Amino acid sequence: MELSNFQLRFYHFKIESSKLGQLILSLKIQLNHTLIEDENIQPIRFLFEENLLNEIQQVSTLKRVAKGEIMIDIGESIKHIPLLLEGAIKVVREDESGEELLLYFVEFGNTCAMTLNCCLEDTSSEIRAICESDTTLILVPVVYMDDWLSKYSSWRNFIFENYHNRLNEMLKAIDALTFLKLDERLEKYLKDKSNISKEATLKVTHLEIAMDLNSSRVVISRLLKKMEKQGKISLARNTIALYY
Amino acid sequence: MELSNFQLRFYHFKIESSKLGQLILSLKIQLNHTLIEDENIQPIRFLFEENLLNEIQQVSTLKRVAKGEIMIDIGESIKHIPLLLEGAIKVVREDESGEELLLYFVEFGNTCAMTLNCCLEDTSSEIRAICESDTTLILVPVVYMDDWLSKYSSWRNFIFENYHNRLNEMLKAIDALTFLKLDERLEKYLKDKSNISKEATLKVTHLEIAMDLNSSRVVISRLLKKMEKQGKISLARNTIALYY
DNA sequence: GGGTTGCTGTAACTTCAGTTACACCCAATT
DNA sequence: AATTGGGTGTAACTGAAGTTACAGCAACCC
Repeated sequence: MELSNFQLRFYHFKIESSKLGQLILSLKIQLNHTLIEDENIQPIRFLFEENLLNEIQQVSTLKRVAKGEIMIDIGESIKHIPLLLEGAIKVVREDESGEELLLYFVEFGNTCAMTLNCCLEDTSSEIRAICESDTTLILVPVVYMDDWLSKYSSWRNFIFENYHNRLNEMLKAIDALTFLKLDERLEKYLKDKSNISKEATLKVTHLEIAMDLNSSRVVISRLLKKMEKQGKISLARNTIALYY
Repeated sequence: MELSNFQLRFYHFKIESSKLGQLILSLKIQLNHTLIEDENIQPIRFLFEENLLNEIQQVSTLKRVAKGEIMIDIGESIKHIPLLLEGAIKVVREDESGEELLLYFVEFGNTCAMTLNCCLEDTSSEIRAICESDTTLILVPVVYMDDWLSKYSSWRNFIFENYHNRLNEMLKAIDALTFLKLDERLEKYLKDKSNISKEATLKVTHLEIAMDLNSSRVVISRLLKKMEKQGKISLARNTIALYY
């Protein structure tokens, strides 16, 4: 049997299609990766001891991700511990029917404990991580995790600090869901978002807010209008300005 | 100046009153404590390596707590890591105005990661832990935590496993709050409670349920009646029987 | 210019859950 | 036996939030 060039390629592709997921994943990880320069490591010097910093620099890669990109999606498996140098990451939960809820933001010097979970247990991600702003991070291969835990107390502290922070963020999320009404949650959301971006004027649509709060656009528009009438904010297309 | 015996005692007490909190706390910890026998450690043999089991046995104390007792309350500081041998613990969150919400249950072979948090960071408890049934637990003084983390990989696994479980429980709690209606949450609550107690018939009042779900008694009674009409449960005073 | 698309504002309606009020029942106590 | 208190059942009302529907407007593309 003879095959044309195109057919051959297609045939080959078909054989490999079972590995397609892995391929895409590894491509995704390779993409935008560079080695870590001394200057990259500077901002997190205060977190770790010298030896550990050297190890990190040797085994990890640097990655830049643009605002709005999905870093990790639900169901993906994770082989690297992300260490945030610059920017912010939004962590979102989704149910089967596609409804979303913002869980928390991850900021400078932190990692995502939900991700740590996946690394250690080798299960797939329960959450979606989206870049809230342009982001730079260090990716540490998960194999070093356990070794460093026994070797470096600064690493232990870092990991536990992060678990601690994440549990507290989750607790805050539960508090908000349980004890706050939607208008209060909305105010909190706007303040949080403004703190993260360090801007008093947010570039965001009502629909985006509704999705983060697992509400509907109409309801959010209604509440925002009420807040505007109360003089708390001012509204324009794609824009919300906060008055403190 | 001369003081009567009584006055002397009272005077002494006054001087010491600043330490009253500590005193009460340490009394509380001492209460019901006994040394750990070999048989006590048996059920958790599978969790830790031999050397660690020996250390645990030497430095820890055994405690029994009766059903309904509050083990840890909000604002208390914690100096011991609890390790559950028997029974179950209910972990509850409360806001300023006294409204409650059940977060999750802790079962055999686990510890409470929220408590770990407090130990490590030396902050006061964010949650209340109530015994769901008669409970036996081992109390490990928190000072050993860090040492064991570097020495024993089984301890590391145990701690991370627990953080993992707690984060997942919190995630489940958030899912329920966000994506389920009250009737679904109620059904889930009854099933969970039945699983924990291993009984198909629950001894519980509507008011208790309402508090755990941060709802009101009337609403819960309404929904339970609906479930009874649907043939899912049967109701009697202080009693709910589940049909599977 | 005309058409399309996405963002916002508003009205009318529905539904779920919380609130108030009251009646009844059971069990324990006096 | 009478009283008390906690637990349960029900009705009527209220309010918060979700839904549907539609209109106006800005930005962009042919």
